[in-house]
Amino acid sequence: MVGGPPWWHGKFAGYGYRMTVPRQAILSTLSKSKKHLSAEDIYLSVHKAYPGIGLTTVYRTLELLVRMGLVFKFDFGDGRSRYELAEGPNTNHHHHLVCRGCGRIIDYSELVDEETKILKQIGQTLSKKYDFSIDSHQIHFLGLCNKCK
Amino acid sequence: MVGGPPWWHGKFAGYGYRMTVPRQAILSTLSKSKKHLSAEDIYLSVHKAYPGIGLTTVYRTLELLVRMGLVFKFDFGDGRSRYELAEGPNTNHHHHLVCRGCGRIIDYSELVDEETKILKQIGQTLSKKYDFSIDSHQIHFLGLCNKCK
DNA sequence: AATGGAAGTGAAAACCATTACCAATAAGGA
DNA sequence: TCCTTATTGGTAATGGTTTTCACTTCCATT
Repeated sequence: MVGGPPWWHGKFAGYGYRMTVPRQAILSTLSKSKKHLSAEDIYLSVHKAYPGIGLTTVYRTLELLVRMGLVFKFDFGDGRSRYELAEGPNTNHHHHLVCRGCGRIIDYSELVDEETKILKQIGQTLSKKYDFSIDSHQIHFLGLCNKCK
Repeated sequence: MVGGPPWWHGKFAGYGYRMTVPRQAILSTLSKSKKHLSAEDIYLSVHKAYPGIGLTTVYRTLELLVRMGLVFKFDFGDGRSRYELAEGPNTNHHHHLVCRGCGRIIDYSELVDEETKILKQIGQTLSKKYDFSIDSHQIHFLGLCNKCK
């Protein structure tokens, strides 16, 4: 289920962290989904394969992964956080349209390169001016989807 | 304290809503602050001038104002929502740098026009493609501030 | 192989921002 | 002023997330 040592093993060793079964299982779940999983989603998925893994560990691991930069954490306003793998073979850089009516999230990858080019420039300027080291950015478009307007 | 009928009175009538003392007080507090106030911040401020106003009303009113488009709601990852007046004499369009270490928020207005120009174009494209009506956007740069890196 | 300390884990309880409920109140047109 | 109905405030509930703490696992060192 967890499979052989994937590409992220090195990162853990580098940070001085241990690679454990729960961590592998959580990363595996994240890498297999293209959705924006909540902590509970991940818990249910992981718990099915490894009933011993508890919800607390899921939260703790997600926090660790976010700190390491392996996972992005989002908040779309529905009262729970969402998590996505930051990089890897199955990921593609995208941003989000957030429907304020039903909470639906639409990913888009179109024009993201263009956005990123501009934002990288702006980021550099801001980074110097505010002495702030930027490691990622998020863009949300808010509005109403076809069903809600 | 609340003052004469400000510019937003018309909007309320237009939507068929009543203009009440709590609503005026909350809008007044928001219009006097340039910070990202939490519901509790607003409650404390409003409650000082009008001890009768309850926390529930603050939440309800903020939700209403967000729906009306008068107020923006943000989530910077510290477990509570933040609110800012969307438009008005004292507001200026800006985005945010979010420190993942201490949670500090830095507003920036530099280059926002440039950003907005690009995002407006992209928004139009996405709007058509996904049949999604966009009414605002948010940009967060995530990283570490000078004290945390 | 045994040991010891540190990192990691799970269950349950605590936390705390937000929401639901409901009786009482106030806004605004008739 | 009266009447209808939106609005309000206190309290209790909700539910995602964090804390606590005893226990387990890992791993470098004997």
